[in-house]
Amino acid sequence: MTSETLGFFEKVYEVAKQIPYGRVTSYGAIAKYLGAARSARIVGYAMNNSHTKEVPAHRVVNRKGLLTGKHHFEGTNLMQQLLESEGIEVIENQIQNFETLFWDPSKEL
DNA sequence: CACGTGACTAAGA
DNA sequence: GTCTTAGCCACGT
Repeated sequence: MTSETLGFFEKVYEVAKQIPYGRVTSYGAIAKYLGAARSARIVGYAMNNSHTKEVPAHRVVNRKGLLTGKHHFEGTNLMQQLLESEGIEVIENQIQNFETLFWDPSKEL
């Protein structure tokens, strides 16, 4: 792929799009897969523009399985609703059974 | 070119 | 166990 012409953001989007249905991952996991484990913040930063792409940003949460970015979605509970519609149990902005639903691109991809 | 920003993470108190 | 601090780095201005 012409990934070298793509910025870091584009790479993040490519990975995020590959997140399986009903699964979730963390910013750090994506960053690690991209070879920039210390750029977890940049991944989150990229998701800030994810609204311009067809990226399932609701499947990307922080390392604790907390929906830290829900405020960036429309409304107040859209992110949680999207996750629940995929069979993911979310309580108080926190994903239940996070370890089980966790999808590590470095291992699965 | 330099500064500020942030949807993170790990470590310390 | 919860809160605070510091390090981190790509991107926009």
